[in-house]
Amino acid sequence: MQSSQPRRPPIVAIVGPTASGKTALSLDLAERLGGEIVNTDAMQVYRGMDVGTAKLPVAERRGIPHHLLDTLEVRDPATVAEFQRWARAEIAALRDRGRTPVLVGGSALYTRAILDRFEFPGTDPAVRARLEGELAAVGSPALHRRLAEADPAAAERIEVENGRRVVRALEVIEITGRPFSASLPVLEYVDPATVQVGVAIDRDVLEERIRLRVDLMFEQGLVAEVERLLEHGLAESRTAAAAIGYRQVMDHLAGEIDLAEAKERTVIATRKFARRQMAWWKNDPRIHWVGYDDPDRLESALALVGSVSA
RNA sequence: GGGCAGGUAGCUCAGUUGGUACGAGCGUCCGCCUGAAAAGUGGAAGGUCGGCGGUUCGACCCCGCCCCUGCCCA
Repeated sequence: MQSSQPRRPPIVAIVGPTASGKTALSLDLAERLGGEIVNTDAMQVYRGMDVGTAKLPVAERRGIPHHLLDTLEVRDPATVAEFQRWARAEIAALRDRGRTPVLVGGSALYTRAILDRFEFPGTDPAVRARLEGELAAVGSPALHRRLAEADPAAAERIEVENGRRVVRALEVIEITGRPFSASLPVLEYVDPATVQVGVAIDRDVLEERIRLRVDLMFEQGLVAEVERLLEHGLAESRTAAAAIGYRQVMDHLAGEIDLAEAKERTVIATRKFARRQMAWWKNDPRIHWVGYDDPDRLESALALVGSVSA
């Protein structure tokens, strides 16, 4: 399948909840399109976080290059804005070489930030630190009241108890001198030659697969992986330490819960995560859904890609 | 066989000197989401208060019997 005309390849993104089978489809697509994989998962960027993030082992990558995996150490903080820059640069580089970027990952915000017209207003560590200190000292409602004066519209849309968002809104207002847009940007691709393929799966099937996957992770040594990462500062990290599975295992290693409980909580947390993911995709009418077990899903996806690149 | 403690939302547990269960956390369902996003956060639905009988104008709360669970004694 070689296209003779040197046209710029489209951008392909596979979305869908954890454990729905995105990975397999992405490999098939990359093979057929002459593409390479670009990770869009917020936790798979961490080196050493492998079994708990269901990172595809190198041996199973069919020789297809994978990008944006293992780019951070566990103690490094991760941010959407930074990831957006990396991913866009990677995508541009691939397309310049005539390779089709196939994005795969479960982080909805990351994917949107990459694909859509989506700009982050910047940040200031000092301001942020100060506001977070205030949040801890005064509480979210107090800061929210301040936000209501500075930016009524933002305060209107941000919940009083959501300290995280209140702080960020105040930070943006302070460093830019402008109001904080508390709502998501309109759905608009940066490049029209973009296709999103969603893997659809029934809720009950998904829950069963999640349970099996979590069981497998523990069998494959998730606990040992966490112990190893703790030596590299996992506990001190703000982002990596919050990863599902890792958090629960750390609680177990700290003696707070037994192993069975850690596993059960991991299953529950993963299930909730899947629901939150679906809430994002559901609101994006541009996604073309294919059934997780549809034998024609690859052909369907290829047809979709063909329709935008043609 | 006897004694003690307990049986209240799917789970763990609050609660009322008898007057319509104010329940809470977790889970579940629905939603929000611009630099922590596998994060953060809002809302909703769930209970004939173990069973039967009695006392009472009225019982989940009082009395009796029974069933179940845990602990102790024999």
